[in-house]
Amino acid sequence: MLKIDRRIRKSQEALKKAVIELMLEKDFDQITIQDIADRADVSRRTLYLHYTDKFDLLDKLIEEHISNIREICESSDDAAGYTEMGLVWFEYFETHSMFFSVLLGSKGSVFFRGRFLEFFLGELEKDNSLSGGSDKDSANIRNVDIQFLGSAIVGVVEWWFKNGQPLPPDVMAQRIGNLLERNLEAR
Amino acid sequence: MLKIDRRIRKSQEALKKAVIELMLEKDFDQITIQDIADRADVSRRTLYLHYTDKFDLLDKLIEEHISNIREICESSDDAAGYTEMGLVWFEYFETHSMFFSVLLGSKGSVFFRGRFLEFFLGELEKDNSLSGGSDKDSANIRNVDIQFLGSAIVGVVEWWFKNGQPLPPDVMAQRIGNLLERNLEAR
DNA sequence: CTGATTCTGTGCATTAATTCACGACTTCAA
DNA sequence: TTGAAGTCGTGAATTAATGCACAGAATCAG
Repeated sequence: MLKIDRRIRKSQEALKKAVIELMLEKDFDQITIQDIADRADVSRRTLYLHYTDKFDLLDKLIEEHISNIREICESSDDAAGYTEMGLVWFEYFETHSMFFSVLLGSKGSVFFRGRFLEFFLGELEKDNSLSGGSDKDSANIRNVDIQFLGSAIVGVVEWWFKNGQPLPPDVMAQRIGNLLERNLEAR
Repeated sequence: MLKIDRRIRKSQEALKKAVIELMLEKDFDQITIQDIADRADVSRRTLYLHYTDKFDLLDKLIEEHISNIREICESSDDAAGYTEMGLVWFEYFETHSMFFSVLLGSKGSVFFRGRFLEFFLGELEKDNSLSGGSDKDSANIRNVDIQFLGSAIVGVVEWWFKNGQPLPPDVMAQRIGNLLERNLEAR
């Protein structure tokens, strides 16, 4: 854990917060660099010290969240069931609900949705409950299953945010846990 | 209106916010420079760039508020009645209620209370309804009246904050306005 | 009292952020 | 089509903030 300069952390956090807030108000295309800098209360020049453009800023923000979720998964990996795993997911989603609401709800969300799905596919890859044979056909069948479950999870998360998080994280985790167990262990 | 460097404004605002927050939690004596810097998320060194010590920080914060109120008074001075004047006061108090709650509520408030009273005495000095003669006796009588009304106002504001602002600003302004009119014009 | 610990105020070298200015590019209305 | 206004990305000089280290003062427990 290397120590990061306070100023860098504050500038980046302000910029990340700013872009999310602005995406809540208007389309990503409509947001200018100046908008972001103003909202972050930071010089326009400072943004360029950290990011090449607004796309880079959004990319890095997305990668950071994906990376956080991955770390959370790995740290709470000790023989945790699917329900427990789902709980840490949904708790993370809730903590950063502004980010996920914006990026799963708005029009420009296509890129993030893909990145999000990709993450879950990677997690499912690791799951040994889904180990088919090593021949070509059974490998593809395994891929079908992975795509099936990954899309299902992403779809549920999207639904959750688009409907204003109508159920608490623990209930969501319980239900997702049940659904995953049914599909992963009964084979 | 000279432009102040963004970094200076942010550092000072963070430090001022921090010291108020901390005074809500513990006695001013118990607060260390490190506490303030940590809460403000700023280097300890930065505090010394702007203030000589924590007392200086608190002093400047107090002076700033007094100065703000004075400016507000002057700008809305155009033939405004006592009720109108009281309204801008109480609206300001409400906007900065954390500051006033802390500094009129805590033990270490003695200094601020004095400074606050001093301000109102100055405002009352300006009031021509309170113009006695120029001889020694009537000047002293005038001072009695000023002390009387100044203490009354401060007392009411103290009461308002110690009781969690039980009445809205406009009601407070109305009542204070009535009381001042009764005492200032009926002579 | 005494030793340990924390807090304070400061010097110093380094790094980040800011302001300002500039030319190129885009947008959009006249 | 042209001109005005806004945006972008960058260079350069300046200023503010940081991290670190240190010595002296204050605080506190044994």
